[in-house]
Amino acid sequence: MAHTTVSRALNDHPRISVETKARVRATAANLGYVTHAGARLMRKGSSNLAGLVVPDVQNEFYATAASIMADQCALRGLQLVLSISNDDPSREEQQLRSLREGRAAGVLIVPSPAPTTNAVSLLRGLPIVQFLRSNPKLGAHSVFADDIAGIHQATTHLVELGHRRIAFVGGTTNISTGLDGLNGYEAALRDSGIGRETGLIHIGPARPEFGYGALETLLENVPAVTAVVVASSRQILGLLCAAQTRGVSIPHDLSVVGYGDADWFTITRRALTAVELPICDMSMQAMTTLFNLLDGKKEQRSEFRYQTRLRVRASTSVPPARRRARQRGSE
Amino acid sequence: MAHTTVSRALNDHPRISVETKARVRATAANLGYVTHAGARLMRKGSSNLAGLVVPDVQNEFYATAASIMADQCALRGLQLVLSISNDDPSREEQQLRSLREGRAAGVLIVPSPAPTTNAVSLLRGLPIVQFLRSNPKLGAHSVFADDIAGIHQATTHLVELGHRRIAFVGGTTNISTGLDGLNGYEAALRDSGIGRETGLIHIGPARPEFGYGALETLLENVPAVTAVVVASSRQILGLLCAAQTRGVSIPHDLSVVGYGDADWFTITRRALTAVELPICDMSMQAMTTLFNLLDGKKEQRSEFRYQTRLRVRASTSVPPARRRARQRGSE
DNA sequence: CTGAAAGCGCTAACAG
DNA sequence: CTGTTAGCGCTTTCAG
Repeated sequence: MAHTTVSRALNDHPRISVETKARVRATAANLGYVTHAGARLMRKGSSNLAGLVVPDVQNEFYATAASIMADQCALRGLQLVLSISNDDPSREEQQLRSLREGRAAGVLIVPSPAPTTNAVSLLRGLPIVQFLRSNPKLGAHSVFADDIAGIHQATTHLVELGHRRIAFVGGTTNISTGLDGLNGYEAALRDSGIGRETGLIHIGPARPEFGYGALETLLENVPAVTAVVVASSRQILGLLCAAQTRGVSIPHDLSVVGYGDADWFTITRRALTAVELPICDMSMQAMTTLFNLLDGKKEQRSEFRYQTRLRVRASTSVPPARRRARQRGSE
Repeated sequence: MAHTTVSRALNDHPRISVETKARVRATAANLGYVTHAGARLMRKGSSNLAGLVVPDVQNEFYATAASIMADQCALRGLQLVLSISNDDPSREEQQLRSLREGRAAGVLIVPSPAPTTNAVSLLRGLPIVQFLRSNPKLGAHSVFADDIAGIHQATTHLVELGHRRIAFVGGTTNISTGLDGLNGYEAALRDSGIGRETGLIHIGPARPEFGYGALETLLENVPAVTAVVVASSRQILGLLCAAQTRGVSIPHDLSVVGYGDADWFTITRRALTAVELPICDMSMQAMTTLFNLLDGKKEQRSEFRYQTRLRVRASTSVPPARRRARQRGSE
């Protein structure tokens, strides 16, 4: 039997007899034969790989998205290759190169702060959807949340409770989400006629350690602070630890609003008031956009901006000063 | 210039002049040339891919491990391909097949409960390290925690506090960790001379929803229960939500011990008493074992079992009955 | 230091 | 329904 026949049998070619197929398959299984992806790729020119590049799988946000996306890919017969960039541009470039080398069909990416020029050109001509963060250099299609409005919402919530000295802890501003968050915060203060004050803004990497340090610095430099907006679920984890260590009672001494909705938000000491993102919808939309790109369908829209929703739980309340005033008032 | 020269230049072949290399590289970059991984693989016969197959990236345990492993691979010039099996044997088989098709250099796997026979044969002859769970059919090398001892520790801690009606919530017993956990729990009760009681054991998928339901059922069927050992960090999340919803106060009404150490364990309403696993060490060891296998070094040991450590925090205390007795005693 | 030629394993086009 | 042939893009001899 010619190797061609074998190939056809294995690929379920219509013009191969059922019994030949059966025989070939049995033998293949017996021999432990496995198709050579390299050879197939070389022949076909394109693969069924889709790449997903995220900064950090420990962030529940990306983990959830990855989970959903992997399921969707599986449904479509694509193999999702998950890469962790650590927000390191050179690693990101490396991952993208390797995706291109493997002739990936398309890429979903949460871009790092400053993609290398190589990374940019690597992406050229490839179906690509940016997720959560977006960088115009990388391509037109993106799915993200309205972070400006989201953080604005969070900040305004605190203002309405009576807070005037509201701190902001968030990601670096060379990432779109970081910048948008900061802008949303500043806009909200401006809209409420609250003047700027130094020492209230802490910008750094989306890691628990940074959140921890941020609260410590804050308490030291601006002890009068009564509330804080934390734009990253990783940072808030550290910040809450710090609060616990320092004996800062939430929301009694300090109101806290989070961003995103890690599933542990509800079972913290005081369930966290947070701005929720429709992560499920967003992930699905990202996949739909990518699939449409793969199918060559013209997307009418190239940007999908999702609105967030403030979920008030137990980590926010009126500030201490006002609370005292109220108590006096009620006496 | 011949394509051979180009290839050599790109691969930094020693017998190519420096200037030719420079020229070739410049042109390649200009043209946006990317090596064809398929062709290279076909020629070389082996790739620099390493596979990591985990059930669920939303589990912080696997997420942390994946993070560490990806870093280690990057250091060694390997590309880690992360696959999510969802504990679904057919998906697992699919992932393994695709890894073999890509001629992956080796595989790290948290095996599903019941790997298919195909999956087993797919793995034959491939350097493979089992992580956390282990199944003798899949291979000899494994890195895991002493789950029996770990859960034994957790259970004994509760017994020592005076609990007698201790429930167990854990993963299914067709997975080694699930079975070991249950065994550890039962052994601890036996060792303490505590008789078995029906309705205390809840076995199911490692998902928050299962933990949520487990507590509800438990409270309904065995209202006298005073403590619970939860063997999965995903399940405990749901269980804590249920406790909150049902107004069960921890540890006043119910003592809870967790397993693993998700980083949010310390900031729950009452910081969780939990059995910690040396996940960092374990991940590193798994990589070392895999690398040794890749280097053809004979491993002296093929199983690495790590000891756990009970970290007592605030979610456990003496049971209500005893507490009343003490209070009476001190009056 | 550079070039020519062969072949990795597969699939698609073209015969039979 | 099955076989023959060619060529995908690369690396590796072997010759210059």
